[in-house]
Amino acid sequence: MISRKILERLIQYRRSLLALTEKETTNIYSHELAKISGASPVQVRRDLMVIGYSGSSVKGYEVASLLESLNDFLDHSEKEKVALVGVGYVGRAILYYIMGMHTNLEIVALFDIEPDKINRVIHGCHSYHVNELNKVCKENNIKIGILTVPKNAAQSVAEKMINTGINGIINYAPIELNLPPDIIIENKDMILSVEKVAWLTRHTR
Amino acid sequence: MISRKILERLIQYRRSLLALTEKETTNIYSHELAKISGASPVQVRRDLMVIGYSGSSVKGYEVASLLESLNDFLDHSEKEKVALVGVGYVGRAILYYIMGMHTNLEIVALFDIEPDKINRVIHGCHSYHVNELNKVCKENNIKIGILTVPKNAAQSVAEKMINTGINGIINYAPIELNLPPDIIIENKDMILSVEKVAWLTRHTR
DNA sequence: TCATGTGAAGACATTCACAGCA
DNA sequence: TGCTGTGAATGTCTTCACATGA
Repeated sequence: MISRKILERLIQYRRSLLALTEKETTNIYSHELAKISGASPVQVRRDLMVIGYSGSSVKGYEVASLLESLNDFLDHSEKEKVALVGVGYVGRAILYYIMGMHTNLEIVALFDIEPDKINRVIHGCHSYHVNELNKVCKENNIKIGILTVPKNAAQSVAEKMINTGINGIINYAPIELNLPPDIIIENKDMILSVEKVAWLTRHTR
Repeated sequence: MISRKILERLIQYRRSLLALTEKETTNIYSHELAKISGASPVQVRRDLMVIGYSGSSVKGYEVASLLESLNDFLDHSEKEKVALVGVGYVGRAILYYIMGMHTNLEIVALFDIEPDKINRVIHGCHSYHVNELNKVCKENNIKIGILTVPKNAAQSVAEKMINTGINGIINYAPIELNLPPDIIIENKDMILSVEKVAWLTRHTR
């Protein structure tokens, strides 16, 4: 099994390369890819070893074929269906980002409990009441959910999500979810990062 | 210097404990604090060693005094002034989160370039044109900036930010910023996390 | 007995340094 | 010469295991 860190970088490389194809760059050296991806050249080379891709010492890596290898490894052929629960600012932000980028992600349905946020179409995506979560997720075989509800609803909604068969949750609520260990959880605390950076700027140099 | 990981957990402990004070819990064991903070018991004990806090083997840690030690270490007495550049969904989400939580963060000013988003008061916070970034940040001695502008504006706005004296940036644009090494950068890519979780759910077990 | 504090080990990640290649 | 690929070294994080204490 590959580590989360390497996985993260591989996804980042893919994205960097995708941007390059528009500029018609055909070849790239490890130090260049490193620069635009926020990694070190050695990291790039080691990461590409992991997916079994080899470059040439003269021309570095071929953008097109490397991209293909990355797409293969990251299964970028099949669309990944995603449910988004909580149609607030964060939810909408993610929705718009995903719509505006080349990803294999597809937000299939939105959920909320506020009357004025359900049974609507937002950016091409239909919103349902949370009560329909189970039905819609099972029908569409959705395995990934993004949780952008208020803190005090997060735990119970998360439980509802995994009852539908969802086994990966991206959690934006600033609270630790208590779920079975086989569920993949990624916590994205928006405030904690700011506090962290604030501390670091005060205590660096 | 303390590591980012430990720092992150310390902030998390502080938050967990704060929630406990409302329930009038006075003592807590490392395994309990670990559970509600998403860490392991040993991590808790080691992290608290770092800040020089000691508990008792009978009653564990005293919530109140531990909280005090954490506040001390994390400088939670002084407010940290923050600028938020980009009044879109992400920006508003962060603004609302910060207003609704007990933090030492204070968003002092908002910036954008859209006419309908400037010279307004949003959730008690005034919004300015980005042209005023330098003036406002210097006047208020702002050192931290949250960057929530579209991808293609991110690099140039980030440069403007550091010219004002800001030396810590939380970047939500899905692009690697190219800034001097003494600037603290925290990248918060909202899409990458989803791609990562999607891959992990497909390849786990 | 049960929890803390911590040396030591283990696991993981990054970087160094250089062989090999065109 | 300047790059890739990689063994070895280093650094960092986590966990183990247990002495200590009430």
